[in-house]
Amino acid sequence: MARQRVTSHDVAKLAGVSQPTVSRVFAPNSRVSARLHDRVKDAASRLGYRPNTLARSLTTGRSGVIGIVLAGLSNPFYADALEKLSAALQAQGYRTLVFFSANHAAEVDGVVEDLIDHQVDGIVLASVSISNTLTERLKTSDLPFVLFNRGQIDASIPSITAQNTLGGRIAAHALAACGHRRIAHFSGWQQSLNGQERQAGFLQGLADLGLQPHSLTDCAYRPQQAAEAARHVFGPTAAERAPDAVFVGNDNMAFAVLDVLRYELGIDVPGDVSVIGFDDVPAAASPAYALTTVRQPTNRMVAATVSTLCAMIDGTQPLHTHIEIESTLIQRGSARLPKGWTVPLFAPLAPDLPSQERAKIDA
Amino acid sequence: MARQRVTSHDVAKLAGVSQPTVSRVFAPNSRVSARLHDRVKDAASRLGYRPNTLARSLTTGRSGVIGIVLAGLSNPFYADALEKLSAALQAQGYRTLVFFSANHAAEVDGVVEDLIDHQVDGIVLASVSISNTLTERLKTSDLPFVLFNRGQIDASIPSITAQNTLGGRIAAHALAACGHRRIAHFSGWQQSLNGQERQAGFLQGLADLGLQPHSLTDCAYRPQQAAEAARHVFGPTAAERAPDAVFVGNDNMAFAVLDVLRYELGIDVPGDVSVIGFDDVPAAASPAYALTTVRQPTNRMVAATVSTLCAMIDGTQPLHTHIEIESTLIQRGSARLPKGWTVPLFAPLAPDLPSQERAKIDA
DNA sequence: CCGGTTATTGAATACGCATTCAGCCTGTGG
DNA sequence: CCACAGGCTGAATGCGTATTCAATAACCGG
Repeated sequence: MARQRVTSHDVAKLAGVSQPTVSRVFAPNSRVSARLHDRVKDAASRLGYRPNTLARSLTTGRSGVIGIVLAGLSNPFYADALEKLSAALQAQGYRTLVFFSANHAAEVDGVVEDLIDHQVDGIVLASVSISNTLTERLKTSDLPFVLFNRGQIDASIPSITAQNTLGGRIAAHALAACGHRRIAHFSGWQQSLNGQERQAGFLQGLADLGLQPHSLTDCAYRPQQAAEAARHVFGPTAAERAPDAVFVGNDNMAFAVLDVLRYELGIDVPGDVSVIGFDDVPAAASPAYALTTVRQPTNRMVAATVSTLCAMIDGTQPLHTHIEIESTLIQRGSARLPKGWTVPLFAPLAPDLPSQERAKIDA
Repeated sequence: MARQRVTSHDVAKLAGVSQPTVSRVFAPNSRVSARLHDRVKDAASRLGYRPNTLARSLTTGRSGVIGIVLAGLSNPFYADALEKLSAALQAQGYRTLVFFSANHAAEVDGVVEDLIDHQVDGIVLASVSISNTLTERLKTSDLPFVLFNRGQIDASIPSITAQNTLGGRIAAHALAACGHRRIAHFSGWQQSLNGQERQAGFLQGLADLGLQPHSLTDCAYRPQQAAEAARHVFGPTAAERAPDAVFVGNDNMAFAVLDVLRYELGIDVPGDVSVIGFDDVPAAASPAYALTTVRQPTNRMVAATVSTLCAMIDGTQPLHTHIEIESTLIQRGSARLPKGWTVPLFAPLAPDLPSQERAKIDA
């Protein structure tokens, strides 16, 4: 391998200077006389020299790369988020090392260890399981990291999410405003705080209006499970007792539900049944789905994630450990909302459930 | 930064051995007595030692990371491909540094330089512009790289694609078999070989049957442009002269076309018009689209990419420089194919157009 | 024209690990 | 009991760059 043969020494020799001088020419905040600067630059370009990032990282202790770990890209929300995260980090001068990891705590732990071995300057954990031991390790290793779209009970862990609880509450009010009274919830993974909060908000919203949920089904963010739930709850055997509306834990599952409702069961949406999702993925805007949904503002979540992470890397303690970005309802065609209906102003929610309550849910 | 303080020296001191012994314990093919091995392992785990990948890479010259550069993830085909590529590379012991780069040659060049600076062991270029200078640089730098889903005239550059030409030809035959005679093509980017080949195959297929295309529109793989083309070609002003079928350069654009046809123009698909796409993205299987399309087998393309790249890294010259993975037609509901219709056996195509022809197209 | 700053520059060293090489120990056959 | 082969181990060194630190050169006002 004759690759990358030319080093700062070679350039130094050709330019008739010392190696540190070459190093300084390529470092941002170093003063070198204009004469030597030019000579070095000239020699460097003649030799095709480029600094070896690895060697630089070894001495500086900063690698300039951020690790991103996510469960997968089958949910377009994460494809979008990854692209935007990567772009935002690139704009800050960081490169991104991307790992995919199944939602098992053990595997995530291994991946994070691997990331640490690579001396990443920071980590973004996007919606994956995170074990307590890992949390501890991360906290004590003082390696900057932030949870993206993944809440955490421990308030000292920086995380960026949408207003999940509020979003669930909005969905409940919206479906009730359609005139529905038998409202089901195909929830996100109930082992994740996101899923818990959306469901809790949904129940809260129903309770605001003195309603009970028709049913709650944990679909674990898996479209297949959501489709199955739809067949079960709306299928012929359910008939009389079927709900007339459903709030689905995310858009990706909602698409599967719509497919089953419309094309397997012949149910008219929104004529017979209203459906509301969560995320506002690009496909939700397609007239083929026209999904009414609660938007997670990806851009703002990404911006908050990057700025939080950068602040941590720079040693600045982030002002807020947990940031919730505003959730809003996007009205489209899958829920028969009255013309001109708007989300009511809610009395502010208690910022947190009692901690024992939380601990119970978490366990 | 107290992070990653513990080095092999620390472990060596605690275990009462030399630093090289520690290094050997963590190297795969080194002989160390069982006694010292255990003592070192014990000391390492007590200190929480993990080898510094950067330092290791610096001495060995191999970083164990592969760079992947792609244009974006808005086309689910690439989201899927990225996830699978990353998984396959991870299985081979590689990590993935992911870059997004606009389809401008200059930006791609910069990104690749950046990748080289990071001492990546190989590069996967996924469907992005690649300048001639970059090609030369890559070839002379003897850094292993392969083009994924991106053909190249220069046969000495390893690339993995689907059978684009054949796929286009199949699409033409299929639409003709539906009884259509006024068949349009909303093509992929005609500056890319993929787009050129699909179109060339399409024209070839029509020519097989003595047909002429209704029209050819370069939509550059952008759904918005495809939607615009659909409005233009099928819109009210076109009326009489509108086509009765269209082959779209990829699924992502085909979805946009279907949306316009069905929901803007009220055209029945496949009743009035048949549509065939290319890729077989997951959403194509959704009944909301039920898109008949030419499948690019992502799994096989990924496998071929990874094995080619690994062979190059190991110094083995890959057997084939250009690999074309089989394309097949997936029949669904967007084209009214006769029951039981199957793709005819074609006389084998000339493997390549005459080189002048190619050069002309490329220019 | 000189003492004292300040701006540049080069020599030396460190970063953390892998590898070459020489020395050691053990074991074996003669 | 000796010579020798072979397996382990440690001292030394290198990977390519950044960062002290001391030395030199340039520069300023007095």
